Amino acid sequence: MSSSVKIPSDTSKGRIALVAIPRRLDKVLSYAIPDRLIGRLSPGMRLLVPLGRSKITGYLIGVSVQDGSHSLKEIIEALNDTPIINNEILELARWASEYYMQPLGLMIRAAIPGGNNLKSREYFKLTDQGTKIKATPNSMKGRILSVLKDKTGWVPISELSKDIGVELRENRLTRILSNMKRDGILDEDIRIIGKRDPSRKKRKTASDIKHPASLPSLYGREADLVNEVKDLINKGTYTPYLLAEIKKDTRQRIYLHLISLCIEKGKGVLLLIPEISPNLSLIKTLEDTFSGRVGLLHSRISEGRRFDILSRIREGKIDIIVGTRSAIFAPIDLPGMIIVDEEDDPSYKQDKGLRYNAKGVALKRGERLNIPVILGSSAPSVEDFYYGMTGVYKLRTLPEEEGPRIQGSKGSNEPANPRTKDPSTPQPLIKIVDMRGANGRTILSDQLNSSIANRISKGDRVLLFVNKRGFSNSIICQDCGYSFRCPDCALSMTYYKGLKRLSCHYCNKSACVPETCPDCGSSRLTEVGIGTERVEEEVRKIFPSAKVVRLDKDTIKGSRGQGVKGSSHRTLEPANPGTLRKEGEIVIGTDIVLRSPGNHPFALVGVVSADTCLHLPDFRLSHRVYKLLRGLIDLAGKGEVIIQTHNPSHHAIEAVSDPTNMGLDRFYQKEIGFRRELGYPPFSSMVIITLEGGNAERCMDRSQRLGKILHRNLDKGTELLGPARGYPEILRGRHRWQMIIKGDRPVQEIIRRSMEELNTEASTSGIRIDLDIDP
DNA sequence: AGCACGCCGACT
DNA sequence: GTCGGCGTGCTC
Repeated sequence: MSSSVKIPSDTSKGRIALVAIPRRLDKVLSYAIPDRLIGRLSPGMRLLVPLGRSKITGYLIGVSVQDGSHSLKEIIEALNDTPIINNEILELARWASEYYMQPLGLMIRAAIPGGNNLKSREYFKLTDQGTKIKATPNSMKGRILSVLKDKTGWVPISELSKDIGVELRENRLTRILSNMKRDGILDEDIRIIGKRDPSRKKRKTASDIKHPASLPSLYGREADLVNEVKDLINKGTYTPYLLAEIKKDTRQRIYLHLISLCIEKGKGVLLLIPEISPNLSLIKTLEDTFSGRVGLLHSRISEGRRFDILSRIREGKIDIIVGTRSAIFAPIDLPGMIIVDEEDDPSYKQDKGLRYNAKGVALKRGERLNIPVILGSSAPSVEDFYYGMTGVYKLRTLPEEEGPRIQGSKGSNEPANPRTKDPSTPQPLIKIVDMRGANGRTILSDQLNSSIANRISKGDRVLLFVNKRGFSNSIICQDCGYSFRCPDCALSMTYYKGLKRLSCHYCNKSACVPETCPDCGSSRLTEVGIGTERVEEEVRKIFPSAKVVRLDKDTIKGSRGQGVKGSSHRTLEPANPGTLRKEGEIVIGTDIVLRSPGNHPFALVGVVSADTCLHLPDFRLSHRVYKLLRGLIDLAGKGEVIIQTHNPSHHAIEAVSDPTNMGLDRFYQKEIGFRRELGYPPFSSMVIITLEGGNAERCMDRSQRLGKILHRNLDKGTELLGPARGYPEILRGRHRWQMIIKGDRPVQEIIRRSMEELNTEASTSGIRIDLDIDP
């Protein structure tokens, strides 16, 4: 059915459509434009095009005159009569695709929330000739014939395969079907399934809108900062700002004012946040303040809803977009400013799926649109802090003392008053406990133990932080050292004592715990490492009457769901403040504690383990530990913090106990020094190349070849590390090899060339090459 | 990522 | 011969 048309050489201009396909395909494909669509296509439209045997949605990126004597397939239809994305977004996606070296079609698909819902399904029926044919009854062909003879009309392939009793995607079935079609025995029809235009639900209209809440008051230098940015918004100047050392409440107050300024000027705003659930109150405030104009975009918003938001953006009804990563591509008209809150959060750069950095895209978009880009964080990324210090970004800080601890009541329009400043800035007492001397089986040090006892006897709340869920990191055999590893991932499996199971946190595979060592038969199996379950067990043993709550991914119902509606996150507020006070409570949690809304201060925060992964190969780990500890210290309010560690001299841990602003300057000075020494970002631009494949030798061979080619092609000022085994070495049954390029300038072009060279030298089929630019 | 095509070994 | 598995390369 695929209509191959030969375009005559005298065809008038613009008869070929350049279409980006949402597949791992580096090329842009050309399609013939049928007469009925000539003059009706513009870039950014979704097109239904044939690809191989199926039909899929592609994105028109341009029109060209005939390029060769290629025989092209024809566009089947245009899926909308207007472009689904505008030129600005198309160009931005194109930039991102090139910079991050990701396929353009996938980038565009990521940029368009929803609207990728078209799939095709094959239907078959016998031709007249086919009804007469005879075949050996038991052969595949015979079975297909007899099934189809009993049916009338088109039969979907799913039904066909079920009646025959073969797997839907089995090779031989499709093979024989296409042979039969070629021989004229069968007719095939490929139909589109999936809804085209999701029905539009009725939305709030202007009359439903509540009276907007007024803006919160600004304090001290906050107002100066707002005025400064206001000028830039008015003038329309690309200026990256780094708002560092500014607490969340204060940042949000500033954002609200800036957003309001944009709206007054008839400009829109993009506000990126790393995750929805910890920001529910911000979203609520925005909706109350700018009712009806706020659109929320994130991965769990339903297709229909997204489609709706997009059309309301297009109609100009929504001009404030709050969203996660992919919201950076939201097609608002005339944005006046982009805000990336918690700019150091790794989720802007998540490592699965399409690799692009939303913060990088935000800066690029701001540059193109000539608008300020605000990066906000309480403890910014080391790179951005350095850029701030060196003037690449405008660094603005509002150290805590200047902000009020208690936010002014909503709607109070009192002017900024320096006297509202709270004299008693919280200064928790921080103690570092060196665990190196302790018995390996010690979970809670004496100091932590006695502090817990002290606090709960007073009815206070205690938080014990553990960075691993489960009971223990792994189980090993004391006699032969055998450790239980995931069969697919070359990593130890986490032990769950309650469930009596082992689970791989990388691929979710789980297994029973054997009684004896499968290697030597010994029954002396022992747990290694500390997880939340184990701490819980220990705490219940030592404090049998205390109320103990465990809070990690395993205890949160529907932990995968982070939707705004019906979010199942437990908050950390005491269920019943009046009565609970007496008893005290011990909360044992992972970093989920920091991401849950509604935290109330704990009298004691005990960090049971925070540094157990400091040896992992990630140059940003120190920052992560530092940030984590800061967050935990904040949870202690004026209380007490006890940090147990095996690395007491690590700069992240040393710094955090510094009374002046948790050693922020000290940490960054030191960390920037390390980065400079080792040539890590911001002193280089970095690319991580990972080769992954089921075949170990092949994977090693190809990565070594690529390493050699890169080595040859890279010039002075760049450095190639590796290839070396990845971490983990094997993931989901695929062997992994890795190399890192550190360079003083972008190396995308060299990588592209080198990969082409590799392809001419040896086949890379069965190997996935994953490029991570600016990881 | 699909999916077809080609090669090969086994079955009958 | 026909079936089925696997590796390789292409998709306008």
